[in-house]
Amino acid sequence: MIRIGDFSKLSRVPVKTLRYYNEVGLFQPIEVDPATGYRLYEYSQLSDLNRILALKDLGFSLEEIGRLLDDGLSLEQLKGMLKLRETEARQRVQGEAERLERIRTRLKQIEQENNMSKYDVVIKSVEEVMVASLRDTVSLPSEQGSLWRELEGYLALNRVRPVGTCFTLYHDDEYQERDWDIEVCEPLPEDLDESTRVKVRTLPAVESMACTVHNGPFTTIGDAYNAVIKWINDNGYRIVGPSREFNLRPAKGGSQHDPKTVTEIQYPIEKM
Amino acid sequence: MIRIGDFSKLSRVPVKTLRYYNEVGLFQPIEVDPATGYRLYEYSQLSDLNRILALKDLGFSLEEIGRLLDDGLSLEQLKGMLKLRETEARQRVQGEAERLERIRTRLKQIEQENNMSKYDVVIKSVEEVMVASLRDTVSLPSEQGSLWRELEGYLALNRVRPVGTCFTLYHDDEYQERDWDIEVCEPLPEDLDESTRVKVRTLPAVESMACTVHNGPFTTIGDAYNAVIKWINDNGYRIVGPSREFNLRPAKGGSQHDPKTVTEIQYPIEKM
DNA sequence: CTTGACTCTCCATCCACTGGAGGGTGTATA
DNA sequence: TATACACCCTCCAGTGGATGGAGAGTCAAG
Repeated sequence: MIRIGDFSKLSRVPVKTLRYYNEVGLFQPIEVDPATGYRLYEYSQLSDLNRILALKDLGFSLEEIGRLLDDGLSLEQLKGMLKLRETEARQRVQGEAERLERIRTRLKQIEQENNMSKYDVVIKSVEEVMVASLRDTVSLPSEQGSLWRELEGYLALNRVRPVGTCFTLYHDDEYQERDWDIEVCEPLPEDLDESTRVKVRTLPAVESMACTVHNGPFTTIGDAYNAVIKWINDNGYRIVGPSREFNLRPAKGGSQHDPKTVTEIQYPIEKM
Repeated sequence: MIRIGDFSKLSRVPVKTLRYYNEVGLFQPIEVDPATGYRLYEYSQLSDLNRILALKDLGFSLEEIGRLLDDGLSLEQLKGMLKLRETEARQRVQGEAERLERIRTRLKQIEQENNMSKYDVVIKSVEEVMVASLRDTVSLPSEQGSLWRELEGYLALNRVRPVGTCFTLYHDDEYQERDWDIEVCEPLPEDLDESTRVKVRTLPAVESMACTVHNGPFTTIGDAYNAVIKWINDNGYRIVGPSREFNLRPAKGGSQHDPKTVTEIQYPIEKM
């Protein structure tokens, strides 16, 4: 029988941790001296502790390990739990690899341009959303006002109060000189009859949206688009659908040249 | 100006988190209503929050982000910090990938053998250690008793009290029928004169040791060796030096057939 | 005036330890 | 025998980055 310090040296597990495992009931010393409270271990317990460390390495929490060792659980159960861990670990590997790439991209960007971009791109997921929408071709994005007036008119007629932030979908893959295929969308709280021009549809949820926010008038919004598209390419992603443009400020009808305009741009992306 | 709930929806950051960021001084609402305490945000703050989220994604802690945003720090400093993050991220990717492989190996093992191995292998690092050692060829490992007696005799003669657990190095790469090249080692607290037979040397620290513990007499220790060697191969590692065998129990001179014998086996390994 | 959604503060909880204070124990040396 | 010093004990607090809940106040629609 040996004391905690020696057992700690042999197992290379800190004394504090051994005491903690004792406290939470995961791993008990074979004996506790009733007079001094000293914990006494047996050499043969080393393999028990090794089992705990091995399970911990496989991704189990201390509580799971405790249950796992107490209930002599079936191999099938163990297999199921391991499969779960495997999925988790696989996702972590992928997530960490992508994060690493983002760090490297950022480093490269700083080295090349010698400054930090005005635009920070973040990946977010968005839920599905039911919208009333109106799709048409306009000569320029700035000419979408009439589409908005038409859509709002129809909604007012049907006594629907929209919910959430309205946005524009840009269906063209590339920059256009003219004739933009755009779709103005207004989120709906409930279903609604369609008209020949106004459609109701549910945009599916999107796992990964590359998002950025543009502060300033529409005239300079191209910078934001360039930044997010560059980011997407640099980080090894691919655009997999139409972009969304949320006009957050000012409220509908405000001037497009208001310098306090705030616009969010979202691109659905996938890892290449 | 919008309230916290709306700002939360726009930014897809939970209300609780926004309040928490406020509390820790990372991200303040533009105004707090003095009467109600309601936090009020501006749309234009979205890009500030995005910067925080982007930095968080790059691996910075909230505290670092706070300092980073407050002190307009130089690009050089930022680059240095990012390089650190990069190293960290790379190590995490590698570590997680290895863990994933260990999980998969374990799953495969369970499927093939339909039970859990008696031996749990864990990877540990060991520090460098100065030892007095005696290397020789013996017909069988069980015949190393004479080497131990010779080594202990020399140490006693020089009035050195050994410190730590003594162990045996096995220098052969493969299983031998006879003529084992082994080295018995006794850790030293301080330097010591050598003799023609007894050498003093410092074993370097080893990053990764595959360790397992065998409970039972020496006659069955082969099982433990087989288990750890199989584990090393299955998990894509490679043996990069002599194995160490620690006789933990009984104390020197005990019977090799004592069923309560406890032995630790260590193999220095590297990822292939 | 009521309902229900929203907001506030304050406190507790999570995980797996880690650090430290304050006090007792065991052993080798002066 | 005294003392130094390593070792051990318990108890409490803290880590990071939130998250959950209680209890109370606020606001807008019907």
